[in-house]
Amino acid sequence: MYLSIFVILQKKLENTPNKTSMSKNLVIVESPAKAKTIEKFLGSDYQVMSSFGHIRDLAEKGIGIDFANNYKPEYVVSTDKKKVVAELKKATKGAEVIWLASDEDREGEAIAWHLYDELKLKDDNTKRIVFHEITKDAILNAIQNPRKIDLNLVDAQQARRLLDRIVGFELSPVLWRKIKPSLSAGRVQSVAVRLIVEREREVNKFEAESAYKLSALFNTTDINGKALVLKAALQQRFTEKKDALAFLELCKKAQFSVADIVKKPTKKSPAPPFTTSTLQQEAARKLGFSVAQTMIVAQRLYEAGNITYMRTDSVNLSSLAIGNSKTEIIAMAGEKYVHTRQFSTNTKGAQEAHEAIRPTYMNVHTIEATSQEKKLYELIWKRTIASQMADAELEKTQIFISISGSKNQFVATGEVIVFDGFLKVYLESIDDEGDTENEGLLPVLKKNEPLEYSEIDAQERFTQKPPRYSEASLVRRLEELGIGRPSTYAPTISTIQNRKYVEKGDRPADKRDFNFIKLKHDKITDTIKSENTGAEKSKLFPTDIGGVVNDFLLDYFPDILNFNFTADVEKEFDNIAEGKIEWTKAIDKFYKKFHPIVEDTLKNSERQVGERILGNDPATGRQLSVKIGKFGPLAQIGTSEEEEKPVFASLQRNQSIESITLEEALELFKLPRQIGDFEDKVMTVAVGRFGPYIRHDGSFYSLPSTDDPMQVTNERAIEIIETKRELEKNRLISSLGENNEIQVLNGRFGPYFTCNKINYKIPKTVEAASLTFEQCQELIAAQPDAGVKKKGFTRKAPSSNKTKK
DNA sequence: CAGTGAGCGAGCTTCCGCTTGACTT
Repeated sequence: MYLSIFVILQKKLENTPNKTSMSKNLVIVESPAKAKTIEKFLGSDYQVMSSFGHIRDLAEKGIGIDFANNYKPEYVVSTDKKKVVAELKKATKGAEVIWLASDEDREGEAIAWHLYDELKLKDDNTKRIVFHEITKDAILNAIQNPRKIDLNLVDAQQARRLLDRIVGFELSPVLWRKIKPSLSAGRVQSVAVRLIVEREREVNKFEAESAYKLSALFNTTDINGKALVLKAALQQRFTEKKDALAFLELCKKAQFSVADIVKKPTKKSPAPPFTTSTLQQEAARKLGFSVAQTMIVAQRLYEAGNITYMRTDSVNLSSLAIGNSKTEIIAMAGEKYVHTRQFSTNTKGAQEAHEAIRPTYMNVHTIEATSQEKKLYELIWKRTIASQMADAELEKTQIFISISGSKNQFVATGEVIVFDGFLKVYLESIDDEGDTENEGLLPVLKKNEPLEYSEIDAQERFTQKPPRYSEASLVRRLEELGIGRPSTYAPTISTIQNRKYVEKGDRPADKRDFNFIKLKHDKITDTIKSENTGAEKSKLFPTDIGGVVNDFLLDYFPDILNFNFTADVEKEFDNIAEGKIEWTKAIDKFYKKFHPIVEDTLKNSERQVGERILGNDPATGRQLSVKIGKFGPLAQIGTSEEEEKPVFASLQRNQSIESITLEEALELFKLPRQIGDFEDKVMTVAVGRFGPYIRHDGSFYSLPSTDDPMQVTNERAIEIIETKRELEKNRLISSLGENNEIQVLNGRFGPYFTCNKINYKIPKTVEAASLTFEQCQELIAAQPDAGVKKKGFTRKAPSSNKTKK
């Protein structure tokens, strides 16, 4: 028996303190991991518990606001917080002093106030404290300097909360009525969708322009007399081919010489330590993580005590962290590599309740964990260390090469690192790297030295279309606009995908021809080459629904969709926080303007289907149009007004009502298509809900994505049918148990077994064919989670208890 | 799994921002 059962040791983050006697002091923080750390600093007189974030929120049923009663909010303890609140309440009974230690920002202040209110705390023994770093000094210092709850700041949070509720819960029903049920709109998500829709249209509208780029290779020698090729580019580009040709003609007879050599020292400085958003971007670029994946891995690192809190907008490091970084850098590279810095945040609306994301202990360079955790940890370690290291010093050299008979010059550029500084450890990646060239060392040359070309070419280059957003670059853009918070970037991206406004996907490269003209040995050759260009991987594309919802909202609610809306209301929230205006007045001002537009839109706007008329069907002369139907985008020949019923066809997955052409739409009506007989039964190709398929004798056979349903031949269809039959035949490996209750099968991801309709994994170390009934039983016992749907990084699922069957 | 393209129509859907789990047949 080689089976070993892995027991997953789950980290217990529960709230019940392991003390028998009540402590005199009760400290409440937001996060259980934080509570654990702080408890160690404070000694036995203090019991530290966690609120697990907000404990109450506006009622979920209805809008949760009493409009008739000066916007009185109806707060309800969230179902998943009932237990936490009960435990906290019990703990407050025995405590002499209650310390509310939630974060020092708008949301944290509100958490403190909700606790105060819900736990019915008393003014005389409740103290509000804050600290920015989890160190003994910072915490003891906080205890020495308690204050009262800042009610103005709480009011600013209430205004934020109600505004979001009003916008979300009044706009969404408009969409249900005018477009489709279950859709949603909100201050953050709708702007995110807008960014993606507008970028897609820019891409579709984009027309590449070309110009001729000239580059030359010159024969030179290095210091030791060894042959070395010098690569240089012409400063000017030619838009016309004839000009490029004329220039090469001129080069044939020209004399080249070194006109000037310019050396310039330059510097590179390290990037600041990670915030949530920059961590998401770098993990995507360097490790290929999705935004949600980064957050899940970071959460585990945080819970294990490896890193500081992972939801932060601050680039600030504690003095302790800076000091420890310095020690590490000296040990690793020496004193001259140290350059400590305190970075400051310039992000709009940043609240800086935490430190930057950094390793808890700078002397831990790497950790033993899963490979993902290890990689992310090392990334964080390097970025933090590098941020406290010296600038890199570079020397940039440009060699200008004159051409007799022309005012133009070739320029060779080289860059050498004089002192590597922080580059020893870390270099930030950039998105969408263009053509980088002429790096590295240049030969030693003298001014006026003649040069001889070995070849010169003129290559047609095209301007690049704007890049589509990736998850991470969308987060960066939202952060720039001050929209959303570190805790919501990942959920927002999930929401707009769950609503089917946006899809993550790939696009293959297009093949493009370009002119390539070469001058060598005084001979000019003119050829056409081709390149692959514009491939996209894991980018965000708007769906038709996304486009229609966006256009509708933009039409009727331009203020909400405005990129500055959040920034503007934030100013208002700041005024509330400073006590300059009452929060209900601010909400009233907004509501009085907003609500009538909602009413008006409900009454006066048309139902939105995104209809586009493409032209007429040449066969019948009837109108051909595309629109969004109940089951997604469709093409339709004829209209419902005509006596003859319209004919419908669904659009393919990669087609969109915005860009489909008349010709492409006409193709759709050629399916279903009979392609011949097999075993005396007819074979039909069609496209269904799950993509293209072949139907034969009552069975369905999916078409691989490499096959075009319009092109599939009789022979190819038979091949597809036979491959599937073969697979089916080999699917069953063995049947186990007296009544065959367990079946070992070959699946898409390798062998697995199924029992009572639940599928179970088979460890890689076990030969599937030799599995016994008993072994399977053990595996079932070891996989209690099998069959349970894995939860992604999404917003709370619609409360399923209410609609219990 | 793979047709559909409509309104006798119940009752439902939805926001953003804090934080981590998960009652048992």
